[in-house]
Amino acid sequence: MATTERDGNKIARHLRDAILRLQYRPGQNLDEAELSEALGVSRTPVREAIIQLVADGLVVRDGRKARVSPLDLDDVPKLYDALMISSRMVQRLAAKNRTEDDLSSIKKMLMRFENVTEATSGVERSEANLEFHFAISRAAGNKYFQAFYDQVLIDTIRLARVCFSDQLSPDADSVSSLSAHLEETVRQHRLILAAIEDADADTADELAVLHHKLTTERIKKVLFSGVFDDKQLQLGS
Amino acid sequence: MATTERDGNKIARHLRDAILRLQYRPGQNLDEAELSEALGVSRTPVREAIIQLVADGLVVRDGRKARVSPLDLDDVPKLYDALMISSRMVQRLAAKNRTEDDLSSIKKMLMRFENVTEATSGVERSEANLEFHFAISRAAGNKYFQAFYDQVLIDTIRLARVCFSDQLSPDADSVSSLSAHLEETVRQHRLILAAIEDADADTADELAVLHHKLTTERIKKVLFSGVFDDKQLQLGS
DNA sequence: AGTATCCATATTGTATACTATAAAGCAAGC
DNA sequence: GCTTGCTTTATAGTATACAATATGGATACT
Repeated sequence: MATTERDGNKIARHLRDAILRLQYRPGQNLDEAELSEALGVSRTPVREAIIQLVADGLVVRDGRKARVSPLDLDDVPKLYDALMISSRMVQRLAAKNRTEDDLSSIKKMLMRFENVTEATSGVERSEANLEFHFAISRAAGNKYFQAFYDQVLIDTIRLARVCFSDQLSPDADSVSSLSAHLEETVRQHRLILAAIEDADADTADELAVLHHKLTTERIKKVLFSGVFDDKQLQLGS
Repeated sequence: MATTERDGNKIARHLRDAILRLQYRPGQNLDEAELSEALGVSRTPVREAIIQLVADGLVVRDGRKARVSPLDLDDVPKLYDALMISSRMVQRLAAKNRTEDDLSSIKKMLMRFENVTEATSGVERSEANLEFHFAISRAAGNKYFQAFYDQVLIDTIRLARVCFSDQLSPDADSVSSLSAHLEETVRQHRLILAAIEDADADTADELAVLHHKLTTERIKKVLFSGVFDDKQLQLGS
């Protein structure tokens, strides 16, 4: 898991980041020799990094070859099912089990997210967002739920990035909708932190449902916002 | 995960099995050179296998060294929390999503378990039991829940084996209690299969709760069955 | 005598050379 | 002309040699 082993080795971390940032696109073939040359190391550490990433689910083996794991459209509903359950469980547990250290870690990540909200790239924003939720995941204090949730979070972010990177040049409309979205995200993050701080598991649970809804609605909006609206064209008559 | 990648490489599978069978005890140091000699290969594949197992959670890194991951007593309640949730979710999903292939796979594993119920070693029995639940896990058709559940199942089995291997020579009483336990296990397995076959998610869910109870009660019985009972000794008077 | 530092050694991490295997292309036969 | 099998080539898998680092023991100094 991304957070279980706070990197371990440099090269695996680099590859993981590159994959999460879509610098290596889903489905792309990973050539060991090529990577080792690009990163200035021999094939051995590259191989070992790839093995780790396979276990993390970011890379799949396809015969002998290794490819960045594709985001299968069939898996999207399954991902959101898993997000719903895992986020509810983790936020519930976090409310019950969080230590003072956990709280300060969550607060720190919340502030970091708020600070990068304006004027930074989408990648930085989603990275900070991810760290906020990772912090909550750790606070749950249960490695099984943590591994589950972290995996789901990672794929959620990857999916989101694929969706948003495909809207080539965001128009004024989507920019304004983005700022509304970010405002609501920040608001919910604060409520989640408060619930966890108050050890209010039921509220933390309910907020997970709301946050899930926010996430999925946002994705839906992007996926179904074609350039044609209903009125502009009349086909076939 | 154990089931995600139907082994991948021989050496990792061997190590995984050995760890699950407690041939390598939790906490034991894993020396690369020693293992490579024992298995008749060079260090490279051994290293790669170890990396996989670290990702699977069966091995932990401790500085540079690799050790079979210890079963921390603090984690036991967390494990059973995770088992409760994951088994309920997976059996629910399996009832909804199972294909005909899934059903026949589950049936096959159920029969295999029933066939090894008598007259075989505990290791074989728990292996067959594990495969039955893995089959259900696959039937759920959601890789996130599957990975979650598989991980929990693996640690459940490891924990059970540690507990049962520590009762040196089972007496007549625990043998008869074992056969009663196995009978109930078989009965519940049949009911679970039936619920999944009938696409009855609610029943599958309830049966998961019952099965969880059966598992934890069994462990409790072993852990708290000291050789002294209440009446035999009177201390301090 | 106890502690600290340094050196020796054991073990992991990395590089490279070599081997095996799978995929692609070409040729031959059907 | 298409299919099938063989050969070639590229790439993954393995072995081994080498480098770096951590650990334990011994010696010297306080």
